[in-house]
Amino acid sequence: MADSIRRLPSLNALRVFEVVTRHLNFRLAAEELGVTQGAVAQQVRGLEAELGLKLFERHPRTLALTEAGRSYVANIRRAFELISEATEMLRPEPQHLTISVTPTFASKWLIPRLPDLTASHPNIDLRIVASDRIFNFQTDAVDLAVRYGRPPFGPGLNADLLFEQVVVAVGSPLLIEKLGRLEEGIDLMRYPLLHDAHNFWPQFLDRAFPQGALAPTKNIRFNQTSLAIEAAIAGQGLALTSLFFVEDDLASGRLVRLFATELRVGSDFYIVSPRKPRHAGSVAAVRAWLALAAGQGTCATAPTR
Amino acid sequence: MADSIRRLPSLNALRVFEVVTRHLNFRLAAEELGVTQGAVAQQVRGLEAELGLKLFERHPRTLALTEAGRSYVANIRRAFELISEATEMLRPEPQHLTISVTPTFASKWLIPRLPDLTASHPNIDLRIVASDRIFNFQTDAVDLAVRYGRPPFGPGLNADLLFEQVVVAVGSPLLIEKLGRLEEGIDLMRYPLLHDAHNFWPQFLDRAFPQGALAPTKNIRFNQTSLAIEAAIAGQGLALTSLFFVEDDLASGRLVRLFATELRVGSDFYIVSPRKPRHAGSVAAVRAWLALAAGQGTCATAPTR
DNA sequence: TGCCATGCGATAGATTTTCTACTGTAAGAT
DNA sequence: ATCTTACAGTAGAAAATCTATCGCATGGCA
Repeated sequence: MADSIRRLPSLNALRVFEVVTRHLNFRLAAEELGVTQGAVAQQVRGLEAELGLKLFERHPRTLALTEAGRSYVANIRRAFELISEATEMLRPEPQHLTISVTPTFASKWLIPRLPDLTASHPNIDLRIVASDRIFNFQTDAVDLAVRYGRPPFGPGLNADLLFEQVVVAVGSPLLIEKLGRLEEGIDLMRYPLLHDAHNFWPQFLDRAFPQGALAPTKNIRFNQTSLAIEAAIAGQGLALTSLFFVEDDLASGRLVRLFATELRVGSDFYIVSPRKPRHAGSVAAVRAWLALAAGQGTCATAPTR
Repeated sequence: MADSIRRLPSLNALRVFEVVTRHLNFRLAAEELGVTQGAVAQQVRGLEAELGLKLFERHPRTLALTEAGRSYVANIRRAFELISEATEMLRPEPQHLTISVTPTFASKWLIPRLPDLTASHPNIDLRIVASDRIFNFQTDAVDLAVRYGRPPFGPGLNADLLFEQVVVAVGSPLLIEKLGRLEEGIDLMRYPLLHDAHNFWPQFLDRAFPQGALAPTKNIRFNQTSLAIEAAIAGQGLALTSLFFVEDDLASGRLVRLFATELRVGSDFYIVSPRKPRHAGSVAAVRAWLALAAGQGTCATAPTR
């Protein structure tokens, strides 16, 4: 048995062979497989050499199966069908998972990365609830949440740090070019400030300009951080936001940081889920995906009591 | 169908998985597969990630199959058995090949290397005819011969030089230590000479001692060179033989060369086979093996007419 | 309790396999 | 004669696989 298994030909070549027998044309087989004709020719040639016999007769503009190739592929096809069917039987039914997040987290971080999440977990049907309201795991049927704050988040809940909130000031490079660089507190008078519900500006400015800064003359207020960020990108003013939410915008140059100043206020973003989740598999999978996508690999576990 | 086939998991990982299920131990599976434990762990981990489920429970010092893994491997094993059996059915029947050689070539060169030949060509059933008689390719059903002589060997035959005969004198280091070194022709009187059917000694001594050597007082005669070689190894005297036949004995120290003198008599060893062999594949394969094993890689072709 | 053995996890780098882009050849079609 | 189709073959690039090593957890033994 072990000997029998060990003498398997190249399985990759067998796979190519089976596809070619259906098309009797290397170019079409290559298209199905998503490789070049040369790669297909190479694999078939290698298999013929390995087996020591010809599987195809090469005719001008077409291929014909040899008798050996014909009898062989019947069994090879059956084997691959077995594998395919066995693999299909492993796939569980689509699992549902409801995830509650803040609107800013949804729009600035999760949704841009959603294709990766759905590709990684095609069998998980996601429902994303993006609201400032705190949803209840039991009554609102939420399986997983990304919460802003500090642990503990409630009894019977696990909370792992997703990312630390580091508040920074950002603005559009076009706006800075138009209104000039910010070097001193007085320069702030030239800029509108974009406010969200956090109201971190006073504390931030105290830190950025310890010797004092003049209060800006123009302020625009939003109820969500993501709206302030979009306005900053549109050149409407300067916004304060968590560094994590604007990594993409900073990388692409839509936004630049104004100061090196960073503000930490002791509240961060956590992955929160019940100790005994209804859908343990998908919850664990999405937790892991979140952690990985946030760049941490392993979550620091904060026990909640 | 095409979609079904295209969604195959990594076939290499499946192969590793199947082996691990038989051992429930990565190290033992690695041994069977001829790779490291790390490679096995990597493949299994990749498969579990690809399938999105655990195939094994890891316990200290052992593995257990999950229920999913158990049901999966039954089908996977069947698929691989299908492939293996289909591949076996492709292999032609063992091919027969009769090779005619001299007894000395058989015993001093071919038989020590036989394991390598059979391992390289497990589907060739060898019949080795070792005799001083010249066998006929047609009437004696010989497919291949290693002949001593010079071309041409007959009509309708191909002959390629296998190795040149370089006659040297050899003896056992123990005998030399006992009877003293040979510096002059007179020293020969102390040694018995071992003779074979070639009777090269007179010519060899003329070349080794142009000023003359005294005839030894003791001579032992054999009808085959290999017997003379064995007697030399046993310390019965000095033998003349082709350098090619005693390479192994010289390397191991069972024999040493007495003089730097070498005699070439214009007859060498050739691979000889019919132009139209009955078993062209196996004849070509063994010819190639002989040439490679003799260290030439490519044979110098001597046309026979 | 300390030490050793066993056995999987993980990773950076090495090696092998697979693939690509390209050229060549042969045949068919116009 | 020219163009199209289709496989053959190859050098080099890219991807997959493997290796050697270290780490961690557990069990066994003196």
